[in-house]
Amino acid sequence: MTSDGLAGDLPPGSAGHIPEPVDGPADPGTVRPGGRTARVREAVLRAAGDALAEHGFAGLDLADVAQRAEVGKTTVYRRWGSTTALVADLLVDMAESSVSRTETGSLLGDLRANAHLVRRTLTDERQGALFKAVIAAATCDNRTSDALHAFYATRIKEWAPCVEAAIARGEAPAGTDPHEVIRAVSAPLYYRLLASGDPLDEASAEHAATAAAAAARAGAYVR
Amino acid sequence: MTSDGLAGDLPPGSAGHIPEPVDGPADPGTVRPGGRTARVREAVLRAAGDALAEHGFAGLDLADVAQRAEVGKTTVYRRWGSTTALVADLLVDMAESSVSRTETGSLLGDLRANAHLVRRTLTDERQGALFKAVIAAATCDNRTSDALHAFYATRIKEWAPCVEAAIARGEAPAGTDPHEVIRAVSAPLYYRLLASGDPLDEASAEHAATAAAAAARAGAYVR
DNA sequence: GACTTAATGGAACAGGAGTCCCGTTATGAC
DNA sequence: GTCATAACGGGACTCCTGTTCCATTAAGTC
Repeated sequence: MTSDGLAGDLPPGSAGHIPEPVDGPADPGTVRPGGRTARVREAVLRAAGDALAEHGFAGLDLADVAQRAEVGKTTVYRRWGSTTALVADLLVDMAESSVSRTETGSLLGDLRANAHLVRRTLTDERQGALFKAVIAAATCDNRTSDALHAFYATRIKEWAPCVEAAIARGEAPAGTDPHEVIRAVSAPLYYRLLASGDPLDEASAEHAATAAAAAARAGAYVR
Repeated sequence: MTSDGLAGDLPPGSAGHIPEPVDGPADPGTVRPGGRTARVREAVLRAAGDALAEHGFAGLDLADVAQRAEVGKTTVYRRWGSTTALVADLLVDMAESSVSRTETGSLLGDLRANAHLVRRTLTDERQGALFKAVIAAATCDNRTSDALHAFYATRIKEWAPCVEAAIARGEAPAGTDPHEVIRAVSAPLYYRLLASGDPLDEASAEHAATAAAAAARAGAYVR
C-alpha cells in the first residue's frame, strides 16, 4: 500500500515550510525552487487534482500522476514520496487560493451566501470529488490532516467577520463564537456529502443558513 | 492499487443480498452460509475493523486482515475481492447492531442525549478511527457509499421519533422534517472529526444539540 | 452415517508499485 | 558567460499485492 500513514517520511516541503538548517542534504526543491522546479510542482499538483477527482484517493497512483504531469516518475517519488504527502502539498496550494466573500448587510444574507457557495463547490463535479478525496486522504495521515485543518481554518477565518459584524449590529448576542457559526453553516452540507448521502440541493443550503442564523440569534453559540 | 472504485467487481454479498438465480455459479458464501462460512465472516469483519482502526483505510491490506482473522488469504480475496467491498460488508454488519435511544421528555433533552452519544462514539479511540476509515472508504467506491448511506439512514430513522414527539407536544412547528433535525445534531460533530479538526469536547456536543433545538423551534427545518 | 460439492487454505505464480543508480539538464551565484 | 551542483529522467531491479491451481475440509441433504 502507498503509505502507512504514520511512518516518518518527511514531506519535502515545497511551500511555506522553510526547514531549519539541518546538517544532512536539504529536501529536494528547497534550494533551487525557481524555474523548472516550480513548473514541475505546478504540473504535478494539477495532475494530482485531476487524478483525485477522477479516481478518488484509493485510486491515486503516483506513477499515473507523473505521466499526466509529463514528469519523471522518480521525481514525484523523490519530492513527495507518498500519496498522502502529495495531497498535503495540494492542500497547501489550495489554501493559498482565496475565495471572495460577499457582504449583504444581514447575518442571514451573509450566511446564505456562504451556504450556497459551499453547496456549489461541493456539487461541482470536479471540486466535489476532489474534496471527498482530500478528506479521505486526511483520515489516513497526520500531516495531511494538519494541512486540511489549516485549509479550513483559513476559510473559516475569512468568513468570521460577517458574524462579528452581526454581533455588533445586535443580531446575535455578545460572546457568540463567530467560527462556530460559520462551521455550523458548512457542517450539514459536508455531512450530506460524506456521511448521509442526502441530496445537496438548494433547499439544504437554505436550511443550513437559516438554521445557523436562528441558532446564533438564540444564543446557542455563546462560549 | 486495491480498487478503482468503479470496476464491476460484484461484492459477493454475504448478507442482505440475495442474488436472483443466475445461471453461472453463485457467489461464494451464499449456498452454505452456516457454520464455517459464518465463523470466517465474523472473524474477517472483526479483523477488518481492528485493522481499519489501527492503520486507516489507506493502510488496509487484505493479506493482513486474513492473517489477523487466522483465515487463508485466498478466502478473503475470493469472498470480498477488494478493500472497499470488505468495508461495505462491514457497514452492513454495523448497521445491524442497534443503539438504544433514551427518552427524556423534551426535544432539547433528547437531542442532547443524541449529541453526547455521537460525541462519545467519535472520540472513542477505536470507534472514531473506524468511522473515519469507513467514511474514507465510502468516498472511493459507489457500493461502499451506498452501504454507508444505508447505515446512517438506519441510525437517523431510529432517532426521528423524538422529533415527531416534540412536534406533537408543540415544541417545533408542524411540517418540521424530523430527519433534518437529527442530521443537524450529528453534522457539526462529523464536520469537526473529518474537516476542521476542532476538538470534539463536551461543549461542542452541547452547542450541536442546543443549536439544532433552537433552529427547529424557529422553524428552520420546515419543508 | 454416507455422500455431494461448497468453501477453505497452502503454494506457486504474475504483475505492478516503489526504489536505486547514474547520466543529463538547467538553476542560481559569480 | 562560466561554473558547481541541485533537480530531473530513464531504466533496471526488488518486493509485495493480488491471482491461479488444486488438495483438503466440512456444510447441507438424504
